[in-house]
Amino acid sequence: MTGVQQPLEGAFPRRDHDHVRCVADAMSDAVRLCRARGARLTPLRTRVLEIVWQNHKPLGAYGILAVLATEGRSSAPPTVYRALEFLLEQGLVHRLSSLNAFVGCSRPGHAGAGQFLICRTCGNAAELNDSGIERAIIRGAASQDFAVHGHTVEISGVCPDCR
Amino acid sequence: MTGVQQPLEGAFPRRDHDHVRCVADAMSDAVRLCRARGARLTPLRTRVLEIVWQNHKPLGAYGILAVLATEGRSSAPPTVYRALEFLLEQGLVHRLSSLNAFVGCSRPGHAGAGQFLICRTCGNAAELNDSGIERAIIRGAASQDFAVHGHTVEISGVCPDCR
DNA sequence: GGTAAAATGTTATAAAGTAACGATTTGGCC
DNA sequence: GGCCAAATCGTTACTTTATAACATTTTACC
Repeated sequence: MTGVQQPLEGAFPRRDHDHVRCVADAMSDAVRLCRARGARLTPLRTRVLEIVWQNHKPLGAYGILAVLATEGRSSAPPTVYRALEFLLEQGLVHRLSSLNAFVGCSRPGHAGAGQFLICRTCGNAAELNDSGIERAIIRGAASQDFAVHGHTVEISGVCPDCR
Repeated sequence: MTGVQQPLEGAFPRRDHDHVRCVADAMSDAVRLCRARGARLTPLRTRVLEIVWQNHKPLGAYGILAVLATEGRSSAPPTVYRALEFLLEQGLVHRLSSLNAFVGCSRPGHAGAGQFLICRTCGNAAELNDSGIERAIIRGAASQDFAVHGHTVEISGVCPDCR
């Protein structure tokens, strides 16, 4: 019943996956989602989202800033943090608090949710949306009479490609 | 089988619990554990551990520093961070990365483990050692062929007293 | 095309964490 | 006791991460 979840969708990004397509899909999802919500995906926000998606390694705000700086955009920390705030609200990126860094969201629109697998060798991160983990958390919390609003689950280890 | 876990031990700290005893127990556990390991629980480290245990609200390194400052100890950030590093290694405190703060460990000696319930109303945090959650995480990771080394689980919500 | 709201630019600063090195204390050994 | 090496702690300076406050520009809408 809770055997294999997300047969492909949630899989750890392989070294040889089609990343161009990966980004393109994420961007078109973002456009569609923002259009549907009437949220304004401006050029700056679009660019920040692209930068976050450049690879699957969580990227710090100052790393994003450094990329923007090479592109002639005059920018300072608030520029990036504001764009990230928007993207977080829209569920287009996630913040990994164990790394102080950001990754693209593989299931756009679901702000705050998800669990993350972080490879300590290659640095890549993958999002898991495992209902078994969700349920275990809700259940564990309930056993303490605690009402769950949200959770941060960041799992460190070694990814398939790095084993 | 995975019904109620830690009937009392892991329970969220109640407003009316005997906190003096709570701290005293934690301190004597720490002394015992360090003695057994030959680890040096110095006066400074002892004091930092006490400060972290002053209540069940996660406390930032600079908060600890502020307390030390009122006590005449000349101190700077490294003083606190080094003491915390020792306490983390010994499994006497935990770091909550979603808060950049530290809490006492309710099961001394188990460094790195555990899940945390954090009340968004009163700010208290409780440690859970739920084998169901552990298993769900290992299983979810395994489904992606990912080898787990450690995890950060921080659950935000409302505690029993605050409901 | 004028206006209010949203987004972005800019400056300054807060908060969290670490590097490097010197001084002091501690535990073991003679 | 007295000496030495290692561990601990003090101190200064700095890096990284994040936000406050306010000016300017852009956008949507009438």
